[in-house]
Amino acid sequence: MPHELPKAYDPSAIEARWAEYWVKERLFEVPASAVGPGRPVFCMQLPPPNVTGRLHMGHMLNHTQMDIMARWHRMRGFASMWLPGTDHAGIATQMMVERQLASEGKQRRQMGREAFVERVWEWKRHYGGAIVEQMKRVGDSVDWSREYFTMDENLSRAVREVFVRLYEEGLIYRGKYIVNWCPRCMTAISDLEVVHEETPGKLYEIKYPVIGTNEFITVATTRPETMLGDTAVAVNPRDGRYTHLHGKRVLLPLMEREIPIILDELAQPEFGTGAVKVTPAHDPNDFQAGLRHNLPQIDIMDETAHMNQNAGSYAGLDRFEARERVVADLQQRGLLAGMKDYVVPVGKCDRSKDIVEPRLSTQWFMAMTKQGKNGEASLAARAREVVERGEVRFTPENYKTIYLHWMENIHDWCISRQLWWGHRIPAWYCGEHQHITVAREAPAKCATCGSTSLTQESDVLDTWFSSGLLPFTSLGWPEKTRDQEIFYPSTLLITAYEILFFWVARMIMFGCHFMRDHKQDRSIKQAGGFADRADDSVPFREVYIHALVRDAERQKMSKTKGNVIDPIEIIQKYGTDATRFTLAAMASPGTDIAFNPARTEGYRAFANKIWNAARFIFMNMERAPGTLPNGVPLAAQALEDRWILSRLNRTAREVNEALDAYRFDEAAHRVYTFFWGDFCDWYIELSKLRLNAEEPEVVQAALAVLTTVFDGALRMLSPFMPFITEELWHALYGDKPPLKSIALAAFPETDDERIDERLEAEMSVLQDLIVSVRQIRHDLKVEPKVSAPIRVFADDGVRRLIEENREAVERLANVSGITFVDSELSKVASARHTARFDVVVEYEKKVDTAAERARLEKDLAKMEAEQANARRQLANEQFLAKAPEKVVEGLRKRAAELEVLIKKTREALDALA
RNA sequence: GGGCGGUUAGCUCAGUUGGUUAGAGCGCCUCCCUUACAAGGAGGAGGCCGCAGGUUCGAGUCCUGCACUGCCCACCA
Repeated sequence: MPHELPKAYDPSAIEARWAEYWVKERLFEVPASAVGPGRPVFCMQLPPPNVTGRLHMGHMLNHTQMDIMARWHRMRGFASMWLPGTDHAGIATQMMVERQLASEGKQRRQMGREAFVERVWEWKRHYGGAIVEQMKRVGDSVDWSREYFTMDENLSRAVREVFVRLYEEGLIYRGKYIVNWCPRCMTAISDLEVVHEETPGKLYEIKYPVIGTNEFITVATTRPETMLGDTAVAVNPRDGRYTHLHGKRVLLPLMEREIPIILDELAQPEFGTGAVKVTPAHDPNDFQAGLRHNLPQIDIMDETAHMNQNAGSYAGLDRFEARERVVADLQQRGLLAGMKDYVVPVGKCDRSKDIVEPRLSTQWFMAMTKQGKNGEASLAARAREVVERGEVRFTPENYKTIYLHWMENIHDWCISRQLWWGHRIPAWYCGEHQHITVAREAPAKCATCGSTSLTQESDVLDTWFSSGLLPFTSLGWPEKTRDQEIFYPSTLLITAYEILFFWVARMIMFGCHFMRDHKQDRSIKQAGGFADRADDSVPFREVYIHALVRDAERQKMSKTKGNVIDPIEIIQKYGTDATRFTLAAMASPGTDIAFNPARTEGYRAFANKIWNAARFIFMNMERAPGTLPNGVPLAAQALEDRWILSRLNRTAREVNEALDAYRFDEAAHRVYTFFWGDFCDWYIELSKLRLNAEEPEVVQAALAVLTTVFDGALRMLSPFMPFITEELWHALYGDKPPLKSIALAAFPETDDERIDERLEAEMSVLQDLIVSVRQIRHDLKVEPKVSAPIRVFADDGVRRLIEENREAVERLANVSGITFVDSELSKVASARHTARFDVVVEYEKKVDTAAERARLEKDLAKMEAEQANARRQLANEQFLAKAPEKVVEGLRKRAAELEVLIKKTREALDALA
């Protein structure tokens, strides 16, 4: 027996309890042994959140979509494995702990590396679980038994394995190049971590005196302070203006250093004066030019972007102070030829927002476009090819182009970071010669010279290096495990566009490389099939890129703008289910989500609607003890029973189709309109007729269908709203449910036999009649408490239908008796006519003639316009010849309908006069 | 500099391969506390589908141009 429910639904009263229950009962764990030929597999990798993270709206959307997918597949009989973990997030975590230290007046350098790293671990143990707890709270149905942390010992070992192998294959190398340097984070960062911004600045023109002449050569720069490190001036060999200066030297102002004029394509004649200063240690293009001409590289800055001894009298100045001083000094010497406003593209560090300094430094790189030793395709080429071939598919499709374009223009990846928190690079240098030994574990002696005095590389790896490996390292790699045979490649990855290159692209590169000989166990069916995809090295078959969640004004959420919406607050206010439903319903592909809490409020109302439907059903179950939703026979049910079953099956089919196409919005919309519209507005209202009957068997029969449909509706809603459906499903079975959780129950089957087009058409005639009567009553201002008789004209079929459902019409339209007449009712004021029936409400009150006339005239105008259009088309031979039969037939039918309706409307207008 | 997307009701968005009457939620107006639900019920108003051309029997949907708008990528001074 269901228990008594409070009148209003209070999510906070039930959610935490179920969240805990799901974890405690280990309902979503999928050991390899639970998978077999009879149990198809669906698998997803969670984009691991940073351990420092807190759940934000982006996560909430991502997790909602993944959870819907995981739960939907699970309920359809798949071994649905969603693999969770957290990321150690190198810079983010290190900075967070450093801030904490600063508040204690401590610094990491004073502590030393070992103590600092220990301190970070301590932090991780204390606070690192916050986001995991949040995931549990929002009901993510992940397999917690498989939870990883990217710095777990086994994952760290896998990282070293990968590094050593790639190094041995020549795909990882160490070298001195210009890298993106963040002076605030004091580490190199990758191209991807640099955000480009166009900033108003100045273009300075500086005169360099040409030695042995009275001439000056003028160069243009946006960064005058770097001139202190110039080692040449370049002009284009084709540039006639400078032919006479070929081979000459200039005296670098302020530094009074002689530097050559070189001929190089670096200088473009069209730009500025056509001459360009060359600073090999501070600009990537100049660096390349420097190599071509064997120029010295003079590094004038330290790691904090302050000038060093190489900058002469400017040493010690910050780079921007130095700029001002250099410009002032040049001006004083009369060497500043010009200074104009200029839009400068500056690169900023993604994390610290400090301006990135191109800096010459020795770093570790991963080769993206280099072929293997035996001529194998490069990492980038393989990663491109599998996407081109459709082995990995993107939704929305346009991300394929974006991905390919990026892959085609990729540069080598700087993977070393000057941090302490992270996977330390497994390379050792010998004290004597600085030979490099790369090894899985600390070597005893130098591989080259045998020296035993070894120091490990102090740099750690870019965080994305280890997360790029997760698709296989989280499944036990480098050991060959059963897990890999079953779950690699995973079925689907749902993630944000933001990390398409950071993470998705890298996973594809690593996967295709390290899993190239992998074979998935094809005796186990995979969700989606993928029979056409033969390549099992890819990390996943499908990638769904979700939208960006913005605020209600479509602004990107950011801490600085202060417009961040905290999902936890929304959840506390409206409940998790309503929050999830909002995000699902708004997730239409290709558009960002403007998150508006007003929408969530609406879905809280929806949850309340479900709750109250349950209260109604439970109340009636108490009158017929022992009733359980045991399914109902197909035949021998009332019209509305067969109708609602048809609608349920149709809706289940539509939801399946929508989710198959990742149309979360469509799916959510379908279940919403089914539950609120079909089930509550119509079916429950109709069922009251029989529920109020005297005969127990009538009540029983009605209740059987009602509970069965409700049970199905709950199961269909469950992936979207797991909490309320769990609560009500348990209650429906008197807290003795057939399974531990609705999450383990079956998603409603799509039974085409129960989809009955004719029945639905008949029902819609009844619905039309009921709505028409309600309209008339409203127009006539009939008191709501007064029921009034109606007169109906209809053909025999419709008439019989109405007669058979007389009570339904009477109840839902507040009618006190139906009289059938044998002639059209068009001449009666206030009558409504449709193609299937005319109806009049008998009521003594006067019709508002003016309003009625206005309404009829408006209808008439609209119909006449439509009729004119239909006639024109039907008279057009081209149309008749070329349009499909279905369309022509439909238009003919409509035209006939219009003719009748227009005639009736005209007569009604005449009658009014 | 390259690329991608958006423009449909007051607001936020749907609208499948072109096909008969362009939809939803919120908001708005009218009526109703009818014993599941006022977080509710019933009824209603509201749209030259950004602009201009073109293709087609037929265009919100395809093509071209324009306008506005957003995003991403980019080692050129």
